[in-house]
Amino acid sequence: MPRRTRGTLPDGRRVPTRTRKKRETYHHGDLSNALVGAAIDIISKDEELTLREVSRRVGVNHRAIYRHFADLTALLAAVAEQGYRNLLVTLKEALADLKRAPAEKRMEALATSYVAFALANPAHYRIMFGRRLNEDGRFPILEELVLEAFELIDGEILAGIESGRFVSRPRRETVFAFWSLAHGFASLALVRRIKLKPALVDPYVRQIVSPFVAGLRAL
Amino acid sequence: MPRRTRGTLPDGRRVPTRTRKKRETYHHGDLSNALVGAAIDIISKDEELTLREVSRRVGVNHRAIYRHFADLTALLAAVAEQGYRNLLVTLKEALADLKRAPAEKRMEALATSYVAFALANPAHYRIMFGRRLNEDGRFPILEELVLEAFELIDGEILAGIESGRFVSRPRRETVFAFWSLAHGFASLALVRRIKLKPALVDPYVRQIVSPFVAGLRAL
DNA sequence: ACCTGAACACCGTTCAAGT
DNA sequence: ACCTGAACACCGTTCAAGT
Repeated sequence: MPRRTRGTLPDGRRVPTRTRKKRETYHHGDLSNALVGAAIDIISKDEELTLREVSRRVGVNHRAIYRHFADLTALLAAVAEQGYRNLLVTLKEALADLKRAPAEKRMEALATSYVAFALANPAHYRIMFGRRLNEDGRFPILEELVLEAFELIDGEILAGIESGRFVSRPRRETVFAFWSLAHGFASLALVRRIKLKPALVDPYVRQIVSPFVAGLRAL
Repeated sequence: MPRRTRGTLPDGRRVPTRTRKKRETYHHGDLSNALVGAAIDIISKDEELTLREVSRRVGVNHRAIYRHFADLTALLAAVAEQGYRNLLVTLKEALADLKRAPAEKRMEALATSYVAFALANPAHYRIMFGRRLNEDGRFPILEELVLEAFELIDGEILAGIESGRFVSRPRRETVFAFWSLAHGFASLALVRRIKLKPALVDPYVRQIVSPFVAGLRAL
């Protein structure tokens, strides 16, 4: 059997989808976003993220990616960037649901929503925190977004101190302690060092966070 | 210039090391350990760990590895196993230096030595905690060693409760909280989300752990 | 029994063209 | 300007032999 001409069905008709997709991409000039979207789609299905697979999904030659991303790391950085934005939205929503709640409750909500995000987006979370993508300083946006998350946590701790619920402590260390706790729990759960029944994640996280929050109150 | 025959120096003499190494391996039948050792050597220099590079270092054909390890994951599991053993030794030594110290000090020592181990062996630590190597249950030894570490921490917390220094709490959750804190801090430091001056790591870790330990004391 | 060589199906990336 | 095809230097893994 002779090899089919590219883009042709066995009966001779043209393959429609690929070509149309490609056209669209050219048209709205949104190949960059399409590539990031395809990449996130791939990892959300826990499939292997490669440049070649991304290009296949979008329907372009794998070399076309280099027009928009210098290399694989640059694409991963764009994926991570989107992940940080999503995480920030998640955390802010969790806090918005708890207006006027005491500082302890708000810290708990930060922790539970943080862990829930990681468990709901395991591959995405791993790209965000697994490797150092900004090693050579090419993606300062990543640092900025991480800083924004840092400041979100810091703001809650400061509010707790100002309201008299938390004892004053070195803030930087306290933020990192909280973050270490949430990140450590999330990543241990992701590699199944901690085994969790999905329905019981939130109470478990609250139990985990409680000695820490108790420590913020204590002398 | 014609390509040299394999194993021959420019002046025609035979290359000694490779061949000798190979012979030795055959002799004491220790290829398996030699491979793991070479793998650890590679990652300790932060070079890329591949089956082919490991085989090159040991001086065998890359196919020879499959005689001892089913696949790359099996070799990584052996590397991780050695890592867990080293970590356990480190933690036990830290505790041995603190006989009769109060529970708070011993918890602090566990945390500082844990983080120090991760920072001193970054690539090794990443293999131990980065991916789920035992996904298909082929390497139960990994679970056993992790359990041993769990029980080490658990023993300290129990001792703290029995000595009256810590308030009684659900132990499993408390162990995982402590572990999350240490692991989270270590891995955030490894990806440089937390930036540390090497000399100040221990005091920093103690600051991080202190609200948690305070919480173990508090009601 | 143990090791090897050639081959396969993938990668990311580079070079040199095509339109 | 933007996309492509062929090629390169790597992988891990499989197959079929070699001693």
